[in-house]
Amino acid sequence: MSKSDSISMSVIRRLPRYYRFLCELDDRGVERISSTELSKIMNSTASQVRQDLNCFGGFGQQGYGYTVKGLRDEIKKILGLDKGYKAIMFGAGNFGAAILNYLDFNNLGFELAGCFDTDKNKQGKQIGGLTIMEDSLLDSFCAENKIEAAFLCIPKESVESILDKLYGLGIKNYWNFSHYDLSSKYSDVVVENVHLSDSLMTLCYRMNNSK
Amino acid sequence: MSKSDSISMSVIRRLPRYYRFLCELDDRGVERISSTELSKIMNSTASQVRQDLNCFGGFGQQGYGYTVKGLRDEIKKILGLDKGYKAIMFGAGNFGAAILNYLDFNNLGFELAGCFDTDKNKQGKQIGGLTIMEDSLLDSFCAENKIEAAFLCIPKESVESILDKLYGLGIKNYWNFSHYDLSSKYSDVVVENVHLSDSLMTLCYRMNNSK
DNA sequence: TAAGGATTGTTATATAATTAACATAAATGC
DNA sequence: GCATTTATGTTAATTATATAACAATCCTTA
Repeated sequence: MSKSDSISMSVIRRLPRYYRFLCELDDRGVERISSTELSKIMNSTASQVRQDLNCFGGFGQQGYGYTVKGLRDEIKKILGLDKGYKAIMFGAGNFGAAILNYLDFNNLGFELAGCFDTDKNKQGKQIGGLTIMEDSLLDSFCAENKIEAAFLCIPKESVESILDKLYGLGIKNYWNFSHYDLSSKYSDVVVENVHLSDSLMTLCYRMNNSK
Repeated sequence: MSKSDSISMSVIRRLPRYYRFLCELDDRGVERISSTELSKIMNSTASQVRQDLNCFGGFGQQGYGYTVKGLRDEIKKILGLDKGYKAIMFGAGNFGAAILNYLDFNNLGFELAGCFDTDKNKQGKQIGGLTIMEDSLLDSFCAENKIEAAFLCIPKESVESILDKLYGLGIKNYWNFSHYDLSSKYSDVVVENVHLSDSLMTLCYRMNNSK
């Protein structure tokens, strides 16, 4: 499917942005776009746009450019956004609940099938259309629903034990908001980390060193 | 203060992680560490650790390594975490409220001084020790409190008008959770973006292309 | 349908980032 | 207090990433 087997993370991390901008262009009724125009939106160069896209195939046409719809659909397929990977949320505190309400998982490649929390006070409550379940149901639920990914919105201290459980159930893909380093424990997992505090400290640095 | 004026973003983005791990080491009572040991924790190389640190100064000692406390404090200073930059949160929906409860801003370089929302139903309510204010108070509040940064947790559609207002009040540093590209409108702003959906799409790609 | 213009895909070049090498200096142990 | 070990700071080499150049190709239009 892909031209090469080793796409760099630099390229991969740009794909969602291409996708988002192409969706916007399509919404605005734009039908075709050149690498130069796209590079302006992306804040990069026409060269980079063409290099990026050509990692996956020749989606454009000389003398014309790219069709917005066509390119958007190709990138959607490359990202796998149509796969609807079944996922669970673990941790329904402030943060987990907010994310659950905030994001449209179905358009981001996932189907959020269930939500768990160890806190007895939260169990049974509803968030984002899901009932928070107690963790004793984890095994059966994951097996029955063929869960492939977990979103971890739990405090650092509880990550290790929960990871052990989830990994034992065969879940190897994680969206991780804690500061626990999942991949150091299990090397064959796919982990996408979101470290908000790192991001904020980076802002602090940049303020501290600007002008 | 720094050895060079142009530290690459690659280096800068690693600083918060160094800082976090050094804090942990100190908590565990570890007093000294070598670049090799630190590189294992950081999942990088000893070379990179030494290169990174030497962007800012020679903090180590040959034959000994680095003192954990000392290095931690140096990085804290480099990041500016002791500055307590005054900031406001704009948007107190699910997401803004969660972040407000979730993070300890004082240890991340900021002092969260106020919280605003255009939604009349939210105004007056308390979150994370702050009273949500109506946006008519924005001007006077920012001026009186010398606000230097804003955290934007608002939907994309409302970003532009709010950005105009905040920029007009002299605020040039933003932690941005929306998909609006702030820097394309005002080139002299410092923007740190957090795009959760991009992160999730990246996870999707990696699941789609692993093994 | 033929000529000119536009824009790609791809190869070559330049820049940036990471890793390796090593000389130097401090700590440790005998 | 001397030899050995350790581990830094720094320079060199390598690898990765981004940009530039350009020939090939397709669109446009007259």
